[in-house]
Amino acid sequence: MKKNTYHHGDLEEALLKVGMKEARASGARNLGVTYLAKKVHVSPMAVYRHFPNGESLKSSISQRAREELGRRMQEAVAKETDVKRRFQATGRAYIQFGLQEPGLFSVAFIDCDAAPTREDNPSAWGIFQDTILDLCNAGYIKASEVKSVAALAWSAVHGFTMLAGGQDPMRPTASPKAIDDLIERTWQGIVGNK
Amino acid sequence: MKKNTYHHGDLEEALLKVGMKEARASGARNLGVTYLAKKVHVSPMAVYRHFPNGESLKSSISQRAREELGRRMQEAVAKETDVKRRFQATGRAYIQFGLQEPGLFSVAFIDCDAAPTREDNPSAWGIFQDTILDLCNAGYIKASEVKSVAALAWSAVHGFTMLAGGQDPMRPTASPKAIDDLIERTWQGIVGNK
DNA sequence: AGGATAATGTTTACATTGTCAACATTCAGC
DNA sequence: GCTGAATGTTGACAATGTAAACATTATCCT
Repeated sequence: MKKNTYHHGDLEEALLKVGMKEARASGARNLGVTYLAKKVHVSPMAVYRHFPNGESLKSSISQRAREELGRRMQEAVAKETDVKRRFQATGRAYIQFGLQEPGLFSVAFIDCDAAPTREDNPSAWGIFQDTILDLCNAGYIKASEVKSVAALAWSAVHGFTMLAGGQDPMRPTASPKAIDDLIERTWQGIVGNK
Repeated sequence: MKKNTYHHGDLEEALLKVGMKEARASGARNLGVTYLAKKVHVSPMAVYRHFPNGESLKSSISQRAREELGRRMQEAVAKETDVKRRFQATGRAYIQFGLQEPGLFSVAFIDCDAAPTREDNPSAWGIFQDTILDLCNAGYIKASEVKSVAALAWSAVHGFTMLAGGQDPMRPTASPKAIDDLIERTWQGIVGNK
C-alpha cells in the first residue's frame, strides 16, 4: 500500500500522454520540460532520464501527433472500397483532423527536427501513398505521374488545413461544401482533362 | 562627434531590421527580446519602449516577412502581361520565395497573433486575389468560383512550399520541373475539363 | 538470500530569458 | 533655458532548461 511510489512505473509514457493532452488543448505552448514534469508530479530533472533534452521530448510528442493523424486516415480509408473514394477519403480525413484537432495538428508539424514516424505505426504519408499507387493500378494515372500527383494532393490538403485552421483574415472558409470543392478540384488537377 | 549616443535614433526600425536579418539566417530561433537587444547594443528593457512585449516584436517581424513576400510576388507579376501567366507567376514567386528564404518564410507564418499586413504595403493575398479576379474578368472562371479557386491555388502553393521546404523524408522534390508540374496541375483544377 | 550494478528520481545550483519598477538622459516646444 | 514627454539604463524577480551530485529502487548473478 505504498502510495509514495518514488519510482513512477512508466514515466516516459506518462510524459508523452500528458504531453498529448496539452497539445490537444493548446498546441505547442505548454510542452516545456518543467511544465510537463509538474503535471506528472515529478521533478523536472526526471525527464532527462528518458529524453536527452526538452526538444527531444517535444519532438516525440510531435511524432505521436503525426501517428494519431495516420490512425485517423487509416480509419477513414478502411470505410471505403472504391479506389477513387479511398484516395479522397485520406484527404478528407487529413483536413478534418486538422480542423477538429488544431492543437495536435500544429504540434504534428512544428519543425523540431522531426523524428520520422516509427515504422510499425500508421504513417499518414504511407497511407496516402498507398492510395495513390492504387489509383495508378486502377489506371487513373500513369506510373510516371505518381510523384507529381502526390505532390499536388499532399500540398493542397496540407496547405488548405494550415490556412483554414489559422487566423489570417485571408483564410479560406472550411465548410463541408468548401472542402468538397477543394477535393473535387484537386481531383481535376490529378486526372486532368481526359 | 559624440559616439556615445545613448539615444539610438530609431531603435524600433533597428530592431526590426536586425530581426529580419536573424529571421533570414535562422528562422524564428533568435527573435527573443534579449538577443535582439544585444545585437543592437541596447539594454533589453529598451525594447519595451517600442513594443509592449516580446511576442509583439516577433509578430512585427513576421509581418515584415509577409510584406517581403508580397513584394516578391508583385515584382514577378509586373513582368507578365498575359492574365493566365500573371496568375501563375504569383504562385511561382510564392514558392520560390519560400525555398530561397526558408527562414523568412517560416517566420512569416508562425502563429503569433498575426498582425495583418499594413494597408499601404503589398499584401501577398491582395496580389494573389487580384490576379484571380483578372482570371474571372477574362472569362477563365465564373464569379461564383472565385472563392473556391482561390482556396485551391493558395492551398496548393502554400502547402507545397511548406512541405518542400521542410525536412520530412516524405517531402516533395522542388526541382523547377516539379514546380512547373504543380502549377500546371493546379491550373487544371481551376479551369477544369472545359 | 545478499550484494553489486543499472535504472530511475531528487535536490542544489547556475545561466538565460522575459518583464516590472525606479531612475537617468535626451529631445522638443514654450 | 525650463519643463514634460520620449527614450534608455540598472537592478530585481520569477520561470525555464539543464549540469552535478546524491538517493532510492530494480535486477541479476552467484
